[in-house]
Amino acid sequence: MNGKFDVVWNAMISGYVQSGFIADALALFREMVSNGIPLDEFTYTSVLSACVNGGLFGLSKSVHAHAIRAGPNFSSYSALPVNNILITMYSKSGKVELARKLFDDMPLKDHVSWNAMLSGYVDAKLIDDALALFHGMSCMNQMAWMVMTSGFVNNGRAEEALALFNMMRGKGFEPCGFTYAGVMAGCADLGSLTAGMQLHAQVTRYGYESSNSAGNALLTMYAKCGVVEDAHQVFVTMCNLDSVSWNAMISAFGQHGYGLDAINLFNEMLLEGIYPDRITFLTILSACTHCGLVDEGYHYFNYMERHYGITPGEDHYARLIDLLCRAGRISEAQNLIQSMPFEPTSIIWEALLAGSRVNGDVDLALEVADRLFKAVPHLDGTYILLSNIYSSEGRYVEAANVRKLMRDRGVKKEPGCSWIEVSNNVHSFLADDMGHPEIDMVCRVLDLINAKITKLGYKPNTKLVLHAMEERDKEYVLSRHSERLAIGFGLLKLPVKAPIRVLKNLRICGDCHAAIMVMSRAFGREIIVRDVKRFHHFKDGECSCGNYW
DNA sequence: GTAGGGTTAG
Repeated sequence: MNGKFDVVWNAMISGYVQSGFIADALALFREMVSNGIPLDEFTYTSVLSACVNGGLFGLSKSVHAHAIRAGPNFSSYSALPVNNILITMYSKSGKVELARKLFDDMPLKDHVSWNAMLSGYVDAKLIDDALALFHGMSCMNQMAWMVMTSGFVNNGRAEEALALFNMMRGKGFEPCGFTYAGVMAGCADLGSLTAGMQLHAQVTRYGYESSNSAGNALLTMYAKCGVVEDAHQVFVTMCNLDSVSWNAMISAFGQHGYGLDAINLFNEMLLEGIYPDRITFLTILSACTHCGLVDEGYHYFNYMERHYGITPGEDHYARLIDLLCRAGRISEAQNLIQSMPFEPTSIIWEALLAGSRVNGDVDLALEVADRLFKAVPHLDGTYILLSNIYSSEGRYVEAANVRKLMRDRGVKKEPGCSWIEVSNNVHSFLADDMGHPEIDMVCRVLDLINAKITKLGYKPNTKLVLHAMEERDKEYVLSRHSERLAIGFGLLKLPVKAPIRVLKNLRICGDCHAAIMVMSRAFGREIIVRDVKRFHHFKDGECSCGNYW
């Protein structure tokens, strides 16, 4: 066996790994071993990479052991790539501290080592450790900035991602398409349309046509900031639509309540010869749910398996159950749960519980809540929903008991928070929150708004207030919900005809929904609310969800 | 010929 020969083996293995043929790569490695072909650092690096890519961490340990036992004596230089992949191996198998130990002990490190360690921290959600490492990096490159910015975004720290992105530009680093994708996802999280549009201008100069990631993220940013038309504009101008682009656009239509557009786009996707995946069906089922298209939902649910061999997962079932419940077809939903090929878990029960609320079915709600209390005792949503169901039936004592149970178990309700962007600043409000510097003015505006919408026929739905208190106090509580504060602020600050875009971390409350419909008529304003589930476009006294959400 | 990355759904 001469030297040239093992080069060919190595090339074959790395070719397999790069094409995703993990098993073939490993088979070839075994053949090399049994034929006595000399193994070098390239062999081990490729094979270890195959194990890590395939999630075969146990095997990667044996390969590593083999390298130590039977491999060549690595110099610190030739050990470098092997150690680099081992950093990734340790972090991907959840052992970041071992990765760090190896990293610290390495006699020689290069930019790959630093970036691998950085990604390790980011994947483990140890963002502060990642940041500390990042600031200590001696060999900073574009990839490190990208990992750090998207790390912030994926851990709910989008503001810091945007700040880091600006710092990156200030230091003269040119962002790649992936980096743009990451920060644009951050703008989408924040609902910061202004920042998103500035990035759009930058990425146009850069040419997002060449990067599907940037284009897809741009599209999603517009959709999540409430401007579905601009999202569609991006969609039609992109040169290479991939399945992510189609999924994103279908999802955008669905979230905004345009179920039929979503379905039409899905059909167009099929005509273009793009293969739908499980996410496509998830988005199309969501689109049906948001519009109450029960028959269509059923159809797609059956269609995905029959025509595309995609077995519906728990998430697909949960969507269909949600859809059936909202349409009042509770018993069908229960039958569907019975027929599932796996045991129902909490997401299935959550869908059924939400459905029993829509239909005011207290007995069912109790039964389902009981299962959820056992399965996920710390999920705040169960307590809130159950308490809501009792309150709306006027059973305040039982509602209070549920909340006591919640307190006793130390479960905290996520506080409602709404935010709005005004002249490039994001202003956030909590319910009944006096923290904002201009809150007095906002409250006076809300009183005026209330007087006006009451004249136009708005009646507060005090059933939606959880606490037992005087009727007038309940009305007051409703009028100070976070979404109302944000809208009041918007009416006060934004130009006269400008649409008001508000974001909320929870679902919009039924009373606020009714109030905002009247507001949109009273002030001739378009009001767009993104809640945790979907968008509501209020215009001329109506909402795009058609009171169905 | 080697090692490190992103976008959709929730």
